[in-house]
Amino acid sequence: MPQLNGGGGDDLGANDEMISFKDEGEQEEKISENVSAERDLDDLKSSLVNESENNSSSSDSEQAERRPQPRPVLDSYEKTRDYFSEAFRRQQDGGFFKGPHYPGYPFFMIPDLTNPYLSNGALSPSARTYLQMKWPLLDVPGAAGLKDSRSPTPGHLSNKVPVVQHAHHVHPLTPLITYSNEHFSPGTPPSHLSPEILDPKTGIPRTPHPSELSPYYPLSPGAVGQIPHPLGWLVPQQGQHMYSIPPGGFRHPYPTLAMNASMSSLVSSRFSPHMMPHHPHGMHQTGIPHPAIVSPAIKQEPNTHDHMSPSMHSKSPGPAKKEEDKKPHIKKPLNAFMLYMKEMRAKVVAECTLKESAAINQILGRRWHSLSREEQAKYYELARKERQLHSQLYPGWSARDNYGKRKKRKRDNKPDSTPEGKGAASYTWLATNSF
DNA sequence: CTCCCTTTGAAGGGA
DNA sequence: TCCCTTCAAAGGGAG
Repeated sequence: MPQLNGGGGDDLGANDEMISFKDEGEQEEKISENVSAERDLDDLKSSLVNESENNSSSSDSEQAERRPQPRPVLDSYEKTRDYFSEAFRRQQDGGFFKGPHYPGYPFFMIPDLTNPYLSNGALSPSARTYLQMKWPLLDVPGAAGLKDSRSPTPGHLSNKVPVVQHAHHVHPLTPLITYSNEHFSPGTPPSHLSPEILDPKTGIPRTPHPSELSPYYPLSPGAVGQIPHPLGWLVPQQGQHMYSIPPGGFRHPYPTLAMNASMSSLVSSRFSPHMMPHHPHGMHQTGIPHPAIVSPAIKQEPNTHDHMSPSMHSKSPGPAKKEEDKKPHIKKPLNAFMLYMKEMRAKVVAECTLKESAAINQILGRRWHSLSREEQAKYYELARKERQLHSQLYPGWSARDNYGKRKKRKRDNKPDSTPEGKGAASYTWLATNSF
């Protein structure tokens, strides 16, 4: 990842990400120059898929801010800072995501009709393959000519199915609420921008189910407990924790920390029951574990193989194994995209009627790229704070600690990879055979 | 039951 | 410094 310390400092700690983001946009522009006629059809079709994915929308001004032109980094950072400061201010006012104060924070998006980046509808080849398999009626064209995962599209797809968004409101799902204390206040998307969700199977627009409504709405803490929470390690809804919580109860794994104000704010909203006297869910008051901690006994990671380090995986019973059992598994902090996925997954699932995470993640990946800088910056900031908090909670922890604790995964996206891998063939066959 | 798939980003290690 | 690998989440699919 290109490093460009362009003066952003570590205010957001996302310089590099932003840079990479910009590069992608430039790449898009380049590719868009080679747009072929056949791609019109391709895009038209893929736009159908997008309609089901892109629930979205945004104001014209917001659209204008979308990635077409790399903007000064500082500019976006300042805007982002404004977001956070505003979010924090409103949070202090006692409001949780109060109103649509942030038109620039639409998590619902439609393809930008003028922007080569957003307009492309960009289905990655594998996504096309998979989506085509999943939704044959969409007739997702092949990825011919697509080198980039985001195929360019002429910015004239005004023939897209009109995206009509219902005015919707508070969604029970309020992801990232765990970060609400000082992070962002997403605001409510303009009411006229509610997407008319396209049934991915039939291609027929359908009225959004209540569960498909935007999760980015004000939500009082008391309401949190009533609904599932995608980011809800804080919300003890069945299995919905940012990190797994031992079912048998909660230990108090946190070392005593000296935290600055910002950290304590974050921690108070997430980790410290002592600082959270009003937890609405009757969470065990004696200790909420850091979500990154997973008891080995109930570790959700399949761990039956001997990929663990010798110290962590001993076949001979004994003190070593006991130690291992006692040693909590500290997970990696989530990165920006993971946070985004956690937040958006439920919505995408609802819209697409898909549940396969592989497919959902492909969609989310595309949406991630379609986010504006400001929108992504929020997640980068969250991730940065997450890492910061993580490092404070576990000073000695290293990502290396978790190496080998998970089944080794082959990571070859090589085009010549044989379609041996079960679903791999399904996901990538077309992509690998299209060029 | 276990692993794979898929996504992006962070981090570690080797060259 | 660059490149590669692993892991983080998620849940259906497949063996």
